[in-house]
Formats: sequence, structure tokens, C-alpha cells
Amino acid sequence: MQKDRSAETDHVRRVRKRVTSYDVARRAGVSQSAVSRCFKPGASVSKKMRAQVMKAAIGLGYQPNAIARSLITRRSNMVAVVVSQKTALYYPEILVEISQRLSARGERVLLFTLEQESDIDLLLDQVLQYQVDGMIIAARLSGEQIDAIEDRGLPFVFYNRSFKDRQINAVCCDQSEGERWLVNRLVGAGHKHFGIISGPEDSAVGIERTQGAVERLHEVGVSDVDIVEGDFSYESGRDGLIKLHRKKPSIDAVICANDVMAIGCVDAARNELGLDVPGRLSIVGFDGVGPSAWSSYNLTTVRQPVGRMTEAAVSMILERVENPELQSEKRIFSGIMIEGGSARSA
Amino acid sequence: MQKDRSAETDHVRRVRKRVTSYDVARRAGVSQSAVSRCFKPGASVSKKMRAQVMKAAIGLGYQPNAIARSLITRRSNMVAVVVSQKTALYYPEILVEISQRLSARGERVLLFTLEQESDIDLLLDQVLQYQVDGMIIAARLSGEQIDAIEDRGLPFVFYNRSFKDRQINAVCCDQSEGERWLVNRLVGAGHKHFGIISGPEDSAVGIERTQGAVERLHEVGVSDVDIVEGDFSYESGRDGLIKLHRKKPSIDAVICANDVMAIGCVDAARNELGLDVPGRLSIVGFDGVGPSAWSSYNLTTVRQPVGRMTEAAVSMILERVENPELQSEKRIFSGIMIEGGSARSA
DNA sequence: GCCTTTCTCGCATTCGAAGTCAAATTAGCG
DNA sequence: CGCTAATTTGACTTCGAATGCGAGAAAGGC
Repeated sequence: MQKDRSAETDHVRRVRKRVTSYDVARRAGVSQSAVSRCFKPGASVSKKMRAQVMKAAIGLGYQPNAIARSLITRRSNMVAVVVSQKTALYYPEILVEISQRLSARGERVLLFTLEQESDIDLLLDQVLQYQVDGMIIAARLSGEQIDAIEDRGLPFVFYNRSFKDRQINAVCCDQSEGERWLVNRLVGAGHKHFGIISGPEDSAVGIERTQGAVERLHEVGVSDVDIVEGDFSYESGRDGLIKLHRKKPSIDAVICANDVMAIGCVDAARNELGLDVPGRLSIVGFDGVGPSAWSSYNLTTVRQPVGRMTEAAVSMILERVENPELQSEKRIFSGIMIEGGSARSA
Repeated sequence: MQKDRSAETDHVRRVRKRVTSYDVARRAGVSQSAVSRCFKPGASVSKKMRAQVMKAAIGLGYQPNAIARSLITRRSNMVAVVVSQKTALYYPEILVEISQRLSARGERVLLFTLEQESDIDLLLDQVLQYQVDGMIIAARLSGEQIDAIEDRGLPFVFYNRSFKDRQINAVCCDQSEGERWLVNRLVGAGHKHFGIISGPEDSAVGIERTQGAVERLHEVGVSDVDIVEGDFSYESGRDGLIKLHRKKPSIDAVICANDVMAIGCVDAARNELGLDVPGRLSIVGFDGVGPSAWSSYNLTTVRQPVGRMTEAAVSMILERVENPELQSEKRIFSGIMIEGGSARSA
């Protein structure tokens, strides 16, 4: 029958009833409960029964229905991952990493992407409907929205956003610290005239980075600092540098709130303004994305330890799925300074 | 009660029973069926009833349980998206696009990532267990594996891989055509000594691209063609050019099977071999990824129409979820020639 | 006002697996 | 071999929403 591939059986195949544990039970001459037990690791089944059932199951091509299982066990084995469009674009690998780590622990990623901030409420309703076991959130949420999730008793972890005024689960990279390292590096090389291309004003990460840099510059007594706002895109890095340079041509060090803008900045310096990097202008970024290491850029930057961060997010969420009483926790990772060659040496 | 946020109610909140349609029914003084109908668009309910039920539902914070619904309707509203690690890295935006387009039509992405080819069978079992409505596959599958999916009667669409010898749903970009355009462009500029950096030998897309280029070169009478194998990574583009140049220094045009390798190639030419691009060496890529447009590279390439392709994949899969009898179909899109500046002009 | 037709609504069942509990089987041991 | 203890097994119920069907209510027609 498996070999017959005529149009007719083709059709029959399509509309054919799914095979359930009852079908397997009937074929094996046992009860449905027995079949269920055979698929549960560590259940009390004799090996004779197991063999019998497995034979029938394989014969019928039976796979347990995860939906039905979820209904009764109240565990869907799905974790919602919520990403805003931008986040997704700059850290593609994060999604894949999270998915792989979760699936290694028997959970799947149900993906929720956010086009506009305003869609969040609808999206949260959706997340709740799907009865996910937990959420990993890499998007901006308001206080009330967080309240709404907490009220549902759904475990969640924020990825790269933390809230100083809230006890909340989060894994982050220490943006401020990394930015201070970069400033030290630039100041150590003798730079005195700084430009900063910040992230968009609604980005928590962007704000932390820029604030970290500004604070440190202030501490070491640098007061010549100009800031223009970017949106994390290549174009905004390029335009940002042009604006800065027009405003104050003496600038010789630019701190960008992420790598992609830093790359735009390097390109603008070299290809539009004719400024040598790092000879005439030092440029630093943040993130350590793939292209930052390409030899045309070779950015001086701080890399986020993505592997450790995703692992932390995954374990935090799963620990809380198992035990919702766990205290909330923030795990903050230090970045990794990448020397690169886009900043002048001392 | 909502205002009380002490540790005690916190605990109570966590273990509290979920609110079901029965709870809503009881509060509204109606039957469970009525509640269910109120949440089904187009069902026969009086407006008085609807108002009553909605009030109760909102009061309790009720959201229908999608898992229970799926069980009875036999429709999970989830589409599995299967990506191999590499695919995911080079087309991050694809995943986000697919997710957004699917969610606009009421479906969610359940993500399956593939670390190794060997994991596919386990992964397919998982996909089947979750009772997804369909699959979008951007990974290599063997003939038997495809058979296995077909046997389940699960609709599926391949993204950017097609099988000449099989009637199968697929959306692709016409790799061969694009590659021929690029060759025409290079030959038109007078190039005679070609190098090709291919994709890995197990990549269908890579093979089509390289074959397309080779065929066209042959047609126009170019016989001086050297091929080295790459793996789509920046490093392999860089190393590929170095190998090619060592083997035959007269090469003046390099065709890379994707943009990232082309970028590696440009960097190697300029920063390691000291060859001007496009003055001494023309380099072309394929894909039209973001960095290909960065001014340091400004690649001459063929862009895949990602938006139209993802839209096509999404509609194809959903049409087949609604109507599994539909004929299988291949939708092949032409790429978009991007002139760029990494290839010499005529 | 009475009878027919059309809406609404509730009862009861269904989806498919898991878990409870008691019956049945097997093993253990003198 | 007989009796108790341990292990297997099956009948039945559960999870939460959807739906076919029939009863009751409202609307329509004369």
C-alpha cells in the first residue's frame, strides 16, 4: 500500500483519518492507556507490551499528538519569543541560537514578531491564547504590559533590556561598562574631540550605551562631546558622521551606539569625507556583529557574548517553567573588548 | 484584589486556575456553548448575549485556549518553518517576513532549526507531533524525507530549493537566469579570465548558480574558467580569491555564489592582494543582502525579491492548508540586477 | 390572535492523550 | 503449593473549546 502512488490513493491519503493512540491500541490488542504509557519515558510497562505497542505504532506511523498532550498536561512545550523587527535584523543569530538551545531541552520556539509598538497588546493576547510555557522578550514593553503578563502567571525573561525600578527576569550585556572601556581606549589614545551617534530615543539599550559613554567622558574630564541621534541603521551612521563633521570638523573620535552605524560611519569617513580611519578619525561600535570583523572595517568594538546570553535566557525561562516560585533574577554579562583597528592606538 | 501585590497574593496568582469558557459562562449565566460561539466570528448569537458574555470575559481576563481549540478543529494555526543554520544566517529577514505575513493571516511560526543534516528525521517527527497546518522548508531534504511528509498529507512549500524531477511546491529565485545576467555583464565589459567561487557542493542553490554561470560562459565562448569551492562564508570568499589568484594570476573577473563571499573576495583583493576592484578585478555576488549595498563594497549583484518570495510562500502554503487537493506548483521569480560598482563597465 | 418560520440557545458529544484507581497478573518466598 | 507483595494493565475521567441537534423563543404573516 505504501508503494501505490496512483492519483487515487493519493487522494485517499490526504483525507485519511489521522492515526491516534486508539488505532495503535486496537492493532496491538491493548488499551489506549497502555499506548500512552509506552510513549512516556519511565512509565511502568512490561517489555513485552512495549515491543508489541511499538511495533504497531511504527506500522501505522503513529506519532503522539502534542496538542492533545498539551491540553491534559497543561504544558505546551512551546516558548514564545517576541522580537521587534529591528532586534531581529541586527541579531539574526540570536533567534537561531535560542531555538537550538530550547529544542535541546524539548521546547520549541513560537515566534512573534512586532511590526509596530502598538501591536503589542494584540500580540500578548495571542501569546496567552497559545498557552506557551514561557516568553523570551526582546522588545520594548510598557509597565502595564509587563503587569498584564505577570498577572497571568506566565514566566518571562527579557533579553537585553532591564528595568532598574522593577524586579524582573532579564539577561543583559553590561552596555555601560563596555562603553566605558571604549571611552578609556579612545581617551588613552589621546582623543579630545568626541562625537556620539546614539540609538533611537526609545531604545533602552541605546540609551544605556550613550549614557555610559557620556558619563565616562565626563569623569575623565572631556567636555567636547557632540551627540546626534541615529536609528541603528547603516544610513543613520553615515548621515550621523556627516552631520557631526559639518557641525564640528575638529572631531576625531566617534562613538556609535552599535556596529552597523559604526560601519556606516567608517564608510562615510573614507568614501564621502575622505578622512582616514583610524589615522584622522577613530570610530568605535558595539555588538561585535559579523561584519564588524570584515577586514575593510575591522572595528574596535565590544562584543556581546551572545552564546552565553542566550543560554542564560533559556535556562532562566525553563527553570521558571518548572518552578514558578523562583525569585526573579537579572544576569548581566560583561562584553568582550575587541581591539580591532578602527581606533587609533596610544 | 487586583491592586494587592503582596507576596501572598502573588503566590495565589501563580497557582490560580486558568479561566475557561465555563468560568465565563457561569459568570454570565449562560452555557459554555454560548461563550464559544461569542468568540467565533459569524456565529449565531444575539447582541444581548454577546454583550453579556464579553463583559464577563473581560472581567475574568478570559482568552480562549488555542490548544483546546486546535484539538477539536484539527487546525493548529501554526506553520512550521524549518531552516538550516546557514540559511538562517544569510537571510535573517526572511524569517521575520514570513512570520509577519503569516500572522497577518492568523497563523504563527513554529520554528525548527537544523544544526546538522542528520537531525532532520527527528525534527520531522517533532513537526508532525505539533500538528502544524503546514511547513515552509528552507533546508535540504532527501527524497525519502519528502516522501515521509507527503505521506502525512501535510502541505509544504520549499523556499529557494526546487527539484526538477519532482512535482513539488516551491518558490525560488531564478538563480540560473540571474547568474547569466551577471556573466553577460562581465563579458560585455571585456573580461576573458574568470574565476568562480562556488557554494558548498551540497547546496542546491549554490550548484544552480555556479552551473548557470558556467553554462553561460561556455555559450559565449569563454573557456578560461577556474572554480574553487566555498561555503558561503566571508572567510571562504577571501580564501577563495587567494587560491584563485595563486593558481592563475591573470584572472580578472570573479563570480561568487553569494554576496557574503563576494564581500570576502573584495576585501582580499584590496586588503591582501592589493588589487583594485573593479579596476584590476571585477567581482560579482548574488542575493542582494544589506551589506552588499554598503559603499565600501557597492556590489554588482542580483537581488532576490525576498518580499515577493516570502509572500508567495505564505500564500501557497495557506491555500494548500485550506484546500489540500490543489495541484503542486512552482513559482519562480526573476532576480533584480543591481548594477553596483564592483564590476568594470564596458 | 394564531400558526409558521427563523433565530438563539443549551445539552451532550467530540477531539487525542494522560493520569487515577482498582482489578488482574506476576513474582516472591516460605 | 499457597499466600502476600509487587508489578502491569485497562476502564474511566479529564483537559477546554467547538459543534450537531433539538427545544424554546422571537419574529413574521394573515
